[in-house]
Amino acid sequence: MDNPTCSCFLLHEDVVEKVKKALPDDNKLMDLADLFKVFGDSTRIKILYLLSVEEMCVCDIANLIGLSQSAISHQLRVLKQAKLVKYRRDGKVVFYSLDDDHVSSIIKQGLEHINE
Amino acid sequence: MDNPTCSCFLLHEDVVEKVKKALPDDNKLMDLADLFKVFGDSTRIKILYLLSVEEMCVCDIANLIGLSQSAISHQLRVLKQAKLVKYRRDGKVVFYSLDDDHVSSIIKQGLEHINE
DNA sequence: ATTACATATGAACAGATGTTCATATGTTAA
DNA sequence: TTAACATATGAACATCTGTTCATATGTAAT
Repeated sequence: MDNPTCSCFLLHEDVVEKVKKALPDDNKLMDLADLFKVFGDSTRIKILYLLSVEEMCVCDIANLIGLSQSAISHQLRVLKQAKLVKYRRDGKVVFYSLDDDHVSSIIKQGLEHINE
Repeated sequence: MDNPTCSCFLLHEDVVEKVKKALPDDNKLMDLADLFKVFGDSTRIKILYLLSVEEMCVCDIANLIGLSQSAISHQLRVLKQAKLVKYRRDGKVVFYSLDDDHVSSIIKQGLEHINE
């Protein structure tokens, strides 16, 4: 057997070969999963949705969502690292906004799937 | 203060009111997060990508990805529950395929974001 | 400088998640 | 019916994740 972790035999070698060729390399798929992981939390999805309407500061986001400033800040950090949001500072206040057109578009596709 | 979990004050009430109106209700956003949660795992993303090329049986998927038959079966269950894949039985073998056009389209959008 | 406030960050803890292992179910062939 | 095999499922376990709490940083005003 090829793989010790797999308890079954290869059934359709031709299909597997064909699909294997069409598959992006592992790292790319890991990155892709990591991207969607960021979308896969209700707090972050809310933040992204809010920001698709208008830029907002941390404080207002926290109030609107009903979580602590700290929790929101932590999540904004995740969103920032994923390059989904950007920010600008205005005095003491930091305003966040979407960094990418894909964000709205991905959310939209997701909603279409939900609404079926 | 409105919310005991928020340690900061409302800064821009007008913006918050506007955004609050534009926001879908909580349940919908939860569902949306749950949907993306399904995409947010490398094993499941791989499975979805495989199936976007061609329908495959559990055994071949397990061999191709290099995980146990059990692990793949568990994940296919998750994908099934999210209505992202469907299956047909042919004798002992069960073939899975994508259930929805949105799947490929969401993955495509994600990849575009990655490739920037 | 000191105070006030908006935001960021580290540690810790509880709950969620993915894999494995063992085993059950379903189908075919002998 | 029995054996063989493809798939499904439940329990257990280790890891990952999101929130809170406490505190640090950054900025403006007094």
